[in-house]
Amino acid sequence: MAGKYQIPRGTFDILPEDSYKWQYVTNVFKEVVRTYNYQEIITPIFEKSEIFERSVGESSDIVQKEMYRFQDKKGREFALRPEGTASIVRSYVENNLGMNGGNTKLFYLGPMFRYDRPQKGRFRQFYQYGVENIGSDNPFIDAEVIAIGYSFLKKLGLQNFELQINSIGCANCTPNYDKALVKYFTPYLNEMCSDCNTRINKKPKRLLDCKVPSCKKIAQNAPSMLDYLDNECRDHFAGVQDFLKKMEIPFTINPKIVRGLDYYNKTAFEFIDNNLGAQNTLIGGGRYNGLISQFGGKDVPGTGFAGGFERLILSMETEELPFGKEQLPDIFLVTLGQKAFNYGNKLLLKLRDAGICVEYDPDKETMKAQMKAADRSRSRFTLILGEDELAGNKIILKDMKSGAQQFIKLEKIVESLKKMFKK
RNA sequence: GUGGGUGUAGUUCAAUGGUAGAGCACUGGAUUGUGGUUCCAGGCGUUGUGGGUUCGAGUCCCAUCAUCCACCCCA
Repeated sequence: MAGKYQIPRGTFDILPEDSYKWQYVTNVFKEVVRTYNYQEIITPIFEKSEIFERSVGESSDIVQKEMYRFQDKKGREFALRPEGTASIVRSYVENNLGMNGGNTKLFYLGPMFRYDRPQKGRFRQFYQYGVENIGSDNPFIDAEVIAIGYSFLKKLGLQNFELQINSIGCANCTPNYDKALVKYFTPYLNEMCSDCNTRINKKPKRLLDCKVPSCKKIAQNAPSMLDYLDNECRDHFAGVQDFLKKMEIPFTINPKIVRGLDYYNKTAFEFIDNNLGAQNTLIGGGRYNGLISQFGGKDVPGTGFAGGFERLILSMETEELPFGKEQLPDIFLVTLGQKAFNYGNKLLLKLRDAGICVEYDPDKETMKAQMKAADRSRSRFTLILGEDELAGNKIILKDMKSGAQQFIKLEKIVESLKKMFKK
């Protein structure tokens, strides 16, 4: 079983028995995003390392210990993308995507890479879908981006998820809040974990997120970011909530949501599925107003989200949701004898050209073996062509469910099957 | 990076330190050209890998790799 040649740790093959699920989910995502008039953008899966260092944040865990870094032959520093937004902002600036006026509305799909310890819902290569809306600071856009995520999850049939939103402020209001947090936590430091102790001076907000029970208890009564927002951020957050209410999208405010990527400000949100285990964030996103200018573009605001397909599919499986229709063959062709086999070759091509999915197994010779194969293929019908039929210029069409069979004239078979399957 | 569980046939799992087995799946057969049900037949697999203890290791010990769950982090 576990032989010499093994797939890299934390990666997985998507086998035929599962790949249709991935196809279904990506198709639904594309459909939903189309209704919001978002266009696809496809960027490379590796970039200069500094693209991620600058955007995601030098001190973030993603950059510090989770990036797949490598040098090319000329010693240039690259990294496999750990997330999608950085590349898109880079491309936005590099290609002047904002030149047409209005908002730039983009979506993307593809693999991301993080050197993490694998776990339920967490992999080293994982597949994300996401959207970015660049060009507006209007809280309506925050709400609309959230609405895309909501529409998507709903369209898949998911029920057990919850939307949590927060405002994490901006460069103007966070310093005051950080100061208040330091002041609040300092007296408790000897009761808190070592991580919290080291983080208090770098990113005091992270103490809110700590899951160590004793820390959690202390964090419960910590001052809330929402009380430290400046007027602009407060109004903006109120606006987002107002639009969400108008759109009738249910949400709860969770002041403890902290995005791990440095570029976020103002709105932060997560769609969470509590039945998922420890990795329960289905979609995470928020606003990133300073990011575009950081890449040398104009000071244009942006907002977006990303989600992982693995968790999405896990969620759907636990809710026992369907992944579209199964793809089964329309026809299994059975031939008996050399002449029928010869004719069958011609027929196969004709039927397939007509858009009909036909299965055939040239390694099975007896009627029995071919019928067995037909049964296993789960095709709806079987065509049986033997010497007798060929001589009579006809073919047998058998309904595999009812067992009923009928003769059809050979020259009419393609046409009548075409009609039958509406192709 | 840390902790705990697991690793035996394609798969799901057995095997008080003493010859490695079963269900399912798979292939063939049960007289002429019809599948699903039933019956019969067909399995030597470096017991993940490398060491060690022992007369003897799938079983005990160590290491390593992989996997699962959690911490952490996040999608």
